[in-house]
Amino acid sequence: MGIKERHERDREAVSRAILDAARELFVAEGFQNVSIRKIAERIEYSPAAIYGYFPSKDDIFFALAEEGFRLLGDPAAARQDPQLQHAPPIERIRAVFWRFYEFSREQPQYFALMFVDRSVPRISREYERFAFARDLKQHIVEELRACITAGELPATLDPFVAMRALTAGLLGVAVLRLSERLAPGENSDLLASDVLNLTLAGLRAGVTLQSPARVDCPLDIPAPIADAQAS
Amino acid sequence: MGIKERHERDREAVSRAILDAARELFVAEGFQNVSIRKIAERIEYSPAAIYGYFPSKDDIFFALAEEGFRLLGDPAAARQDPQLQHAPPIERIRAVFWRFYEFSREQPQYFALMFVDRSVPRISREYERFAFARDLKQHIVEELRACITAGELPATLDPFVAMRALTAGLLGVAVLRLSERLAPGENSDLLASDVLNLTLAGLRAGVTLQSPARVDCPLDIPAPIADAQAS
DNA sequence: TTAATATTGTGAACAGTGTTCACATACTAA
DNA sequence: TTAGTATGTGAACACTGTTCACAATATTAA
Repeated sequence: MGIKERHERDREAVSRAILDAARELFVAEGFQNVSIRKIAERIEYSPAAIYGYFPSKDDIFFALAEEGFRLLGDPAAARQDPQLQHAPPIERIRAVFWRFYEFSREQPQYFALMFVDRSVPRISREYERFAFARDLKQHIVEELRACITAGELPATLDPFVAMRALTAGLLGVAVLRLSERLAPGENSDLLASDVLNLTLAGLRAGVTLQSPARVDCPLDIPAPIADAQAS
Repeated sequence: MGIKERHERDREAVSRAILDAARELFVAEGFQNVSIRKIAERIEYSPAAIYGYFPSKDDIFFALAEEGFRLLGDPAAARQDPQLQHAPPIERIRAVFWRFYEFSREQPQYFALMFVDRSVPRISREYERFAFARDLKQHIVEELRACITAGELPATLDPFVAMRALTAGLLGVAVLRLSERLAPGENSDLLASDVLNLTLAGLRAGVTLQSPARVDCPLDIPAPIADAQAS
């Protein structure tokens, strides 16, 4: 009965080769500029063969996005081991969001497709289905809750809103950098650090926030926003 | 000698028709999904005719981006007239950045191509050449300087860094909304308001920032970031 | 061992893309 | 009337993502 297993291994190997080739080509030339024919050529298969493994070019993208969340999540978990284990909760929050920004530098392609891109519609639609994305969000909210109970952030603060605010700030810096909207002299690392400190200071200041707490991960799928489809 | 002028008017009219058709199609179907053939069909010209007015599809995009800055800038200037004229400087800052966020809702396509998109390489490269972008930045820095002299923001604050921090925060919220990364129950308007208040509170708190002040709009063109080309 | 049966990869093609170019047509200036 | 100059066109080039009938191969059943 080893034949079936060998078959599965072979399929897995070809599938892996497609993903590796696609990732390397995406990183080197960008998603839009990589054709199925180029991927096929690199793995020395015919273009049609790829459709035996992935239903469309978007699904290759999709599989890579899942890998991206794995890449972002794993080192974040590994980072809990060293001295940061017993660091004050606020420092762990700082580390988590700094890691988020660093990831946008180290893996700009993964970052773009995970958090910015709208060019692959299905990713936007099924975003909440990414288990890794949910887990990451949940983890950060827990850490923020720890900050509140430790007295490092005001008790009136909604940890979910705090998470979103920090995400928005660093996402903004990452987008400014990735879309090359910063002037030549500007240092995005310093800006990211400033935004992180600034937002944390704002959170500590105890400003009255409007965003209501929300139950995480509802079951109903949202309707697509009609006017938000461009470029 | 009215013939030459009529010629110019005719050219202008066709050029306008191309831009109008392109804008409407981009808004309705997205830049990627709009072909030169579709634009040509709508204005009842041959696809090749368009190349007599714009050297490439990217340049149509480019022309629309310039219009976008005009759209964003003009109402901001007009808003200075009413009661906001004599409002405290900090309220004018709030209005400017709220307008920035509102623009991302009202004109998601323009916003995306102006501040997010990397799919049209030349825009990133020539970004600093947009006079409107420069003027807008300059205007905001001046308003922030007014806040500092009015004592509403600490004197130690670099207005340029403050501008970037506010931009990053609201850009982040806009991207979260536009890329549909928010869960169904979340209200991006409230989040934007929170981020705005939070960042202003952070700025008031007088956190020591690292980003150095920089001379605006240097003359040398930056080298393209090699690894930042995707999707 | 032989015959029937899935798997799997292929070449060719379809419908679409951005772009180019020789050519015809229409208008202007001499 | 003629020469010259814009300007729009049809056809084509080199691509794209995707589909499909077909062939080759490997597995199973007789």
